[in-house]
Formats: sequence, C-alpha cells, structure tokens
Amino acid sequence: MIANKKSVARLSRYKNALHRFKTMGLVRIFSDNLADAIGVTSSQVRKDFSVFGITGSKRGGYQIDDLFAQLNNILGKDQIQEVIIAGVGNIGAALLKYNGFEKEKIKIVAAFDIDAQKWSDTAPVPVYSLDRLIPFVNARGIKIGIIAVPESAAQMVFDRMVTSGIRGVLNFAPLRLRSPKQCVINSVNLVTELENVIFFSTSGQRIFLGELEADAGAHQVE
Amino acid sequence: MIANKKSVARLSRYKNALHRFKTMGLVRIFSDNLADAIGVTSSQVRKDFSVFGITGSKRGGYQIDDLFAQLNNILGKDQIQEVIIAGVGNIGAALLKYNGFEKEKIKIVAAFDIDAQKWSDTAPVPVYSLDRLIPFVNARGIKIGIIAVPESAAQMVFDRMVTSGIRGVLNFAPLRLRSPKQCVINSVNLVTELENVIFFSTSGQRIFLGELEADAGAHQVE
DNA sequence: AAATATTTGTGAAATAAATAACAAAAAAAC
DNA sequence: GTTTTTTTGTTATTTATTTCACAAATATTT
Ligand SMILES: NC(=O)c1ccc[n+]([C@@H]2O[C@H](COP(=O)([O-])OP(=O)(O)OC[C@H]3O[C@@H](n4cnc5c(N)ncnc54)[C@H](O)[C@@H]3O)[C@@H](O)[C@H]2O)c1
Ligand SMILES: NC(=O)c1ccc[n+]([C@@H]2O[C@H](COP(=O)([O-])OP(=O)(O)OC[C@H]3O[C@@H](n4cnc5c(N)ncnc54)[C@H](O)[C@@H]3O)[C@@H](O)[C@H]2O)c1
Repeated sequence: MIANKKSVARLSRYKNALHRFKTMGLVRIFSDNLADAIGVTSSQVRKDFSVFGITGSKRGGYQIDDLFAQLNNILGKDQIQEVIIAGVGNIGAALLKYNGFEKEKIKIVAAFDIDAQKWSDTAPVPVYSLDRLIPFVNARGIKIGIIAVPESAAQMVFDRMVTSGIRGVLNFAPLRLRSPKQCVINSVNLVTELENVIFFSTSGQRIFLGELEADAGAHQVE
Repeated sequence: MIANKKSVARLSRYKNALHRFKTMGLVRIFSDNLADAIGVTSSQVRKDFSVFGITGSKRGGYQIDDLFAQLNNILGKDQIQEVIIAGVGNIGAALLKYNGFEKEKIKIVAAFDIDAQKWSDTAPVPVYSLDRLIPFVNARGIKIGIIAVPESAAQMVFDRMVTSGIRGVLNFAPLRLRSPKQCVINSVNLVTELENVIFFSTSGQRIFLGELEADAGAHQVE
C-alpha cells in the first residue's frame, strides 16, 4: 500500500461526503457520486480505494455502511485518538475551544504551557506546566502532539515530546523541526498558506482547477 | 512560467532562510546552502529559480541582497497586501492577534462578524458588521479575504466576498466553496491535517523524508 | 595570464500522481 | 433464464514534478 498525504486527505473527504449521503437516506453509492461530491474524478476515487484495499461490487457500487466502516478503520477512528497541545496562546487556545474534533474521534486531553497564568486543573481541558508534559504523556501513552508555541521554543518542546513517546506532531511554528528519533511531522504554516493565495490571485497566472485542489485543499473556481 | 503551490511555498522558505543567512553576515549564497537550509536538493533550488526567472552567477552563486529583492518582488512583497477576515471566533481572533504577518507585508485591515458583541471601532483591527463587508472591500479595493466563520455561513460569506471584488480566499471552514466568478481558494482543514499525522504515525506505513515534506510542510525525521 | 576548480542553468531521465480505457462482473430489464 | 446495461478494478497512458548530469561560465589559484 503506497498512501500519500493527499490520498489520506481524500479518504477523509470521502468519509465526510459519505456521512452526508447517509443522512440523506442513501444506502449505496457509486464512485461517480463520491467524485462529484468532493471534486475529483471517479478514477481517482476507485484508485484510492484500490490502494487502501477497499472493494465494492461491480454494477452495485459500494454499501455506504460498509464503506464508512472501512474508512473509519483505515483512518484509525475505531478508537478515540488522544492528543496533547503545547502552547495555549492564540492558536493553542483556538484549538482547545474548537468542538469539531470530537466527532472525528480526536480528543485533546491536556495542554501544557510555560506561563503559570495559563495553568488550570479545572478547565474543560486541563492546562499544566510544561514540566508535566513528559510524565503525563509517558503515563498515558499518548502518541500525538500539537505544537503551538513560539518559534523560539518549538524545537525544545518538540524534543520533549519525542522523548516522552510522541510519534506524530502537528506543528504551527514556522521552522523545520529536527529529531534524532523517528517522528512524523506535519507543519502547517499559515503565513505561507496566505502567501499562496496572494501569489496566485495577483500574479495573473492561470491555475487550473484541481491543481491546487487536491494538494492541501486549494482550488480555483470560476 | 509554470508555478505551483509547492514551488511558491518553497520560494517563501528560501526567502526566510536567506534572511537568516543575511543576518549571519553572508553576502552571497549557493544553491547547495539554500537546499540544506530548507531540506530539498540543490537541483530543486536551481529549477525553482529557473522557473521564476531568477539567475545567479556561475561559480559565484547568488548575491543575497539581489536574490532577496527578486524573491520579494515575485511574492508580491513590494507593497503591503491588505487582507480582511470574516468571523472573529477562535481562529479569526487568533489570526487578528498574531503579529507575524506584518513582517511579511501582510496587513489585516478589518474584520467582519455577524455578532454585534464582536464589533469594535477602536480595536487595533476594527471589527464591523458583516453588512459593511461589501462596501468596505469595494471602497478599499481589497483583493484577499480569510474565511473563519462556521461551515454553515461560509458559502454565504464567500459569495459576498466575491461580489465585493475579492479574488483570493484563505478558507478554514471544512467545505468545498463554489463560485460563479473566478477566485483562488485555498482551504486549510486543520482536522484533516491532524488526521494525516494520526494516520502516518499509527499506520506503521513507511513514509519517506520529503514525501510529505514538500507538500504542505510535513516530513518525517529519524 | 593561464590553469584549475566550482557552481550555475537547463535539457534529459526518472519518479510520482492523476486520468483514461476497458475487460470482467453483476445488477436490472426483458 | 438470457440479454442488456452499468459500474468496478486494474492496467496503460498521460501529465506533473523531481532529480540527474553535464556543458558553459566565471571565480580563484598558481
Ligand atoms: N496565531 C496565528 O495566527 C499564527 C499564524 C501563523 C503562525 N503562527 C505560529 O503558531 C505558533 C503559536 O502562535 P500563537 O499566536 O498562538 O503564539 P502566542 O504567543 O499567542 O502563544 C504561545 C504560547 O506558548 C506559550 N509558551 C511559550 N514558550 C513555551 C514553552 N517553552 N513551552 C510551552 N509553552 C510555551 C506561551 O506562554 C503562550 O501561551 C507560533 O510559532 C506562531 O509563529 C501563529
Ligand atoms: N477553531 C479551530 O481550532 C478550528 C479547527 C478546524 C476548523 N475550524 C473551522 O474554522 C471555522 C472557524 O472556527 P472557529 O472555531 O473560529 O469558530 P467560532 O464559532 O469560534 O467563530 C465563528 C465566528 O463567526 C461569526 N459568524 C457566524 N456567522 C457569521 C456570518 N454569517 N458572518 C460573519 N461572521 C459570522 C461568529 O459570530 C463567530 O464570531 C469554522 O468553519 C471551523 O469549522 C476551526
């Protein structure tokens, strides 16, 4: 199986579309429908499914319940994924307050900050001292972390996360993290994302629908 | 010139690396240095430059000041880019408070919300009623907008933006926006970004350095 | 000033990703 | 129960992106 970032993102979008189809009362679905719903070709849908070992029935399409279950299984949604955040500033606090993770079986179980003013045992998601990150993650066996600290602190925080057993990081700090141990890093640079919009909308360069689309969600409509 | 999302993101990273080199006192730089700094091959650096018409001197590399100026020009940083935000909730407020846009010549000049409690003429960035979006954008000739409203309001807000003359949108709502007029859309779905981390760090699938790297900033170190 | 070493710029080759095409399967129609 | 129609699954093709490789240029050394 050779998955890539884009194909995983598409699986997630198929799942969301599927959910909508299901609530509309549909029981089965065709690759064409999914393709239309998320804006790719039906070949792409079938190819993606093929890569992840998902099969349907010829002429019969896919049973929505079955497909939904398979996608959830592939995307690790059979169990709740526990996540921690480092940095309860603008971005960290925004993520903590967001209630859209729950329905994706993602649960932010704790946050850590160096600023004592941010600490709280009683908040919906407790905020602890950064010193408690390693023992907490260790004890709970947490594997996923979010970095929302200033750039200057990001590498140090990352190192602690890796030490504590974290194996995947979503990073918002605008730098390239380095690690001696294996760890998946997904860095989202919001400034760059905005710069991309500025570039393509002001350069007058013709971009094609789908060129940005499949990538990280960008597309051009007309 | 055939630019794509990734190449533009790389230009931005070259520029940042260049800034660091400059502050270290360097005057000229080679494709190899830039490659090492941002984690790509030197071929990639030279190819990128070639695509955007940037040239250096054989054996002499690139003059940092000159290269910096060219990158700034390509990325539209000769003038300040004015941007508006719709939705001053978790994400919208985080962006408003962030001070990292300024040094990239991006200025958020106003925000718009449907909730009267959010309105403020006196805030560092004023927050107005959504009704004022179209006249404001029209009058100021603003071309870039950020959508940070709930999914249910996103399409309506987007339509208003396009009507008012906006030509590029950074969208955080998890849906596919549709438009009758041409507009560049870059949708960032933070849930999907986190799902990607979860997938690759728990699937045990071997991913290769660079596979996610160049895409939206994700990479794996070991 | 000539020789040497190094680095660019670019076309060719390789790799990766998306789309097209179609045989095979199986619903639906007759 | 046979035929027709439709849709999958997969292989082939196309398109896009990255890397390779090397001639040409030009710093640097001798
Ligand atoms: N806010 C945005 O819109 C935005 C946009 C682009 C990039 N970013 C990046 O995201 C990251 C977070 O941005 P922000 O605006 O939320 O920052 P912020 O300054 O609002 O918050 C940072 C938080 O991290 C805490 N912190 C500092 N050092 C720490 C440490 N060593 N350990 C734990 N916590 C520590 C601070 O106390 C603070 O609460 C930054 O790297 C920033 O560059 C943010
Ligand atoms: N906060 C996160 O961490 C997060 C994560 C993933 C995705 N998102 C997405 O980002 C978007 C914003 O999320 P949020 O958490 O900031 O939401 P939020 O509910 O905190 O804020 C939304 C804001 O938009 C305003 N609003 C509502 N309707 C409006 C309209 N028609 N015009 C103008 N303003 C309007 C509300 O008054 C509120 O201030 C949502 O689509 C959400 O799904 C957010």
